[in-house]
Amino acid sequence: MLNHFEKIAQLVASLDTKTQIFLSKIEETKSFKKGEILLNAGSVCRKSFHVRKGIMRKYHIKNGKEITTDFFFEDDIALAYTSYTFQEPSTEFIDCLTDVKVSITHREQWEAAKIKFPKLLELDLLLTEIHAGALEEDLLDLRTLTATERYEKLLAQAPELLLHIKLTHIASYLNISLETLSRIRAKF
Amino acid sequence: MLNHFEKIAQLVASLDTKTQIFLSKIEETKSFKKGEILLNAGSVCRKSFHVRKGIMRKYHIKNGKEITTDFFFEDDIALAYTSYTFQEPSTEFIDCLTDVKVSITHREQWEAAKIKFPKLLELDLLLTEIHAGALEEDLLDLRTLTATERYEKLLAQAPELLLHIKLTHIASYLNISLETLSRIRAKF
DNA sequence: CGACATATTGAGATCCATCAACCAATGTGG
DNA sequence: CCACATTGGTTGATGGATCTCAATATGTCG
Repeated sequence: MLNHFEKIAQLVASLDTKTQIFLSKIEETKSFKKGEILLNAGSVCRKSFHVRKGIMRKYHIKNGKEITTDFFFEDDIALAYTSYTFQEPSTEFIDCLTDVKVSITHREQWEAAKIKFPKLLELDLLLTEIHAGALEEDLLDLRTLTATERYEKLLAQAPELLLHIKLTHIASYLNISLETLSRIRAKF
Repeated sequence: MLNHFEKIAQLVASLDTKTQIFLSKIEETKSFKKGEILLNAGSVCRKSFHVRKGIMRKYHIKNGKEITTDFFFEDDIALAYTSYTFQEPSTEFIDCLTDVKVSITHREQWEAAKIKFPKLLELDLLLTEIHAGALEEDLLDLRTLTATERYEKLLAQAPELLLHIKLTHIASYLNISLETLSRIRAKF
């Protein structure tokens, strides 16, 4: 059984040269400074950001408080899923936690590419399936695990994340207050 | 802007007759009694159940306790998403809350149909996108709403659900204990 | 009418958020 | 290069939302 990463790699590898060239032509590489906001709540997410270097973050603001919903590292694709897919105003922000370099592809062009190269439709489906699978897991975790267990799971599955991201963001990602997270960590 | 239901309807309507006939040929209609389990945790979900009549439910069992993750009414398609998509052993059960009539399509045949009729690939993508969108919303609700607010939202968005499903299941769906839900309802 | 499933109500315990004070590290302007 | 502001994290005290356990009530159906 292939894991998800391998499945994507396999599908990407199976794209013919024409497709790959086309894709590289419609993307544009840009750099941003730490702290810059690449998507604001209220505006429609019309681009995907393929992270080449650095770390980005996606978050809501609810009652003046930030709720981090995702981190994006090298090779991840950052976008506000619902807004991008249904072209609705985003309820989320995307910003840079470090200086970043990203390859930007406009949704229109990606949609056009999908029609021209049907293999990309399969890729799109696969990526969406994996996204949905991850969401289901997150949802179950939130329903069944305690704050401590959620932290332990993150620690086990993505220890590198804890090295690069400040506790404030990790706490909000885990749906725990900063103080509680600090106490959880204190007891190792 | 079309809502999700309209988008699906539109896409389905755009399928040509051949495709529709093919689809109807690979599905098989069956009836089940209230209480029957159509998918057990541990087995791989190889079929989708298009509900024609009745109500079905999807749930986990965690520490001996049921956690309801979805209800399926007329016209809904019931399946254990992750298991179905990645053909892994399911962590979820699907059972019948009433006597039901369902149209069953085997995943293999659906996959074959997608290859034969590329329009179905688009339909599959659309359904997956909508599923992912719903999961993102659920996740945010769970993170930001109180028990009372989650109940109120359900009441506003799916009042009919409350008429047909017992509180025990609704409580577990909302991630609230039965007792707390009962108290929430007591204060109208 | 019993008998079993389902829902309500009460009392206490628990997890975790909030508020506030404090600390450590880093940066900055004079 | 010092004084102090800023940022990020820790620690303590308290309270609230919600769970758990247990008793009681209200079905519902053979």
